[in-house]
Amino acid sequence: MKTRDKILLSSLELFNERGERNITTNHIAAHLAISPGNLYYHFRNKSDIIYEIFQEYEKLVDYYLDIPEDRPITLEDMTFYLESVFDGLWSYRFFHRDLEYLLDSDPRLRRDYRDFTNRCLAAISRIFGKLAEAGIIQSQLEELRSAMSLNVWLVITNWMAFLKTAHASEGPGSLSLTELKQGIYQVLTLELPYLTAEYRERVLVLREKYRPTLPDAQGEAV
Amino acid sequence: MKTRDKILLSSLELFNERGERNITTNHIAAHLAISPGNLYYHFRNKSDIIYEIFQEYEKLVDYYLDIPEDRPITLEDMTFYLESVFDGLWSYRFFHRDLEYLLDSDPRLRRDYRDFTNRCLAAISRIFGKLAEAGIIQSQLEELRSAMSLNVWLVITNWMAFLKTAHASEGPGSLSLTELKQGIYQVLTLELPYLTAEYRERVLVLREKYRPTLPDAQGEAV
DNA sequence: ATTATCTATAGATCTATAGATAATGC
DNA sequence: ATTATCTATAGATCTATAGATAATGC
Repeated sequence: MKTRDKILLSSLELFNERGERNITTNHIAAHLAISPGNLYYHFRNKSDIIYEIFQEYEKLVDYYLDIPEDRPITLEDMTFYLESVFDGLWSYRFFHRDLEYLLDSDPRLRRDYRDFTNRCLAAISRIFGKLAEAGIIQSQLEELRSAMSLNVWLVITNWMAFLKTAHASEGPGSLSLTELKQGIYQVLTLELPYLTAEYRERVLVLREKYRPTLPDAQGEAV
Repeated sequence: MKTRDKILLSSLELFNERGERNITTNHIAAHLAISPGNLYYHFRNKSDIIYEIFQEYEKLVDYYLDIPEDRPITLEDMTFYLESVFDGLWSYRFFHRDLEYLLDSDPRLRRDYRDFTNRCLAAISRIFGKLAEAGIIQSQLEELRSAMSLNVWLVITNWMAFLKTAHASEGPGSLSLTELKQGIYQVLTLELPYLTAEYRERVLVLREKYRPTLPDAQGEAV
């Protein structure tokens, strides 16, 4: 593997594990046992590394959220979309953690990320539209559908931060992909009131599979 | 005003405007025209400043979310809770931006914030309970109510990040309290399907007041 | 006497580059 | 010849403290 690719891979790994803020170009070079000078031969700075990693992330999610135009959507499709989006969030989990800082530091990234968000929102909205066509959820007015899509997006992108901040244990590796996917339970909760009678039971069963197993945060509340 | 309090106030101001990550103890001292040595006379380090600011924030929100036990809740109460929570988020808006890093750097803060989250979730859940008692929303099973409360929390705490990342303009001061409060529109969207027939119209009117005025992000999508 | 403040600075990073050297590809 | 890599380092911060001095409160 080329050094350039190794730098991208190690950076992603270190960012995910210890947070982008805690990882400098020195750390990345040291982790690869190359000189800092060598790293700077391949990348102008840390921002450029992050920008390339974001482009991978973007490509991955765009690929996942490619909604078929030629056939109706199924419950299995919806499950796949949800699973995939959380897989993507997991693989690039450093990204949302420091999102605002990253966008402030790189105008290209800000522009691209804004477009990315809009594509994701449009995809979610299209999924809702097709779920309605398939008779899985009730059909909604355009206006409600986009407000709902936005709520789905907010829940999805904030779920990991919730897990990392609301749980007792800290330290790296304290979060698992399984826990992350319990966010699907929360997303399906949003859909519950809109399900058709025909599909309600099936979705409730599906949702049950993602029910958080850990002691529920609220159980410990005052 | 005592120097100690000035440090807290200036720190909050600088953190909010430029982000905690971009503000060092040197910046704070310079902004107050005091020496760094003087700042360190009053606080052991930046973490201690942040911890005290968090305690103010916590106290403010706890005060806002004090739910009356002796009387039914009204729509006006609910509006007040929503407005207040967004006021709090606004005044201490630096906090959620770097939340994960802050909690990683200070175990006290992690513990306190976790408890704070749980108290907020419990308060939201209690509000739902009282809204049902007042005949504003339908009564829900405990399990659904806590999943819904969590979704409300996720939407509230992520709304600002969405605004700051999905909008075109960056730079400080590009976000206003009015825009932030449009998050209330999103929260009320979550409640829509559960409203009683009697109250539906009134809540729709209320919600309309918070409808985002800016060009809708999705309108620009592919 | 105690509290508040300043000056000066040690020590720790981090970024990014210059310039030399090694490895590779025609 | 070109590409990849290393060594060494300048310059910019930042944190936190020591030690001196000024201001304040009995």
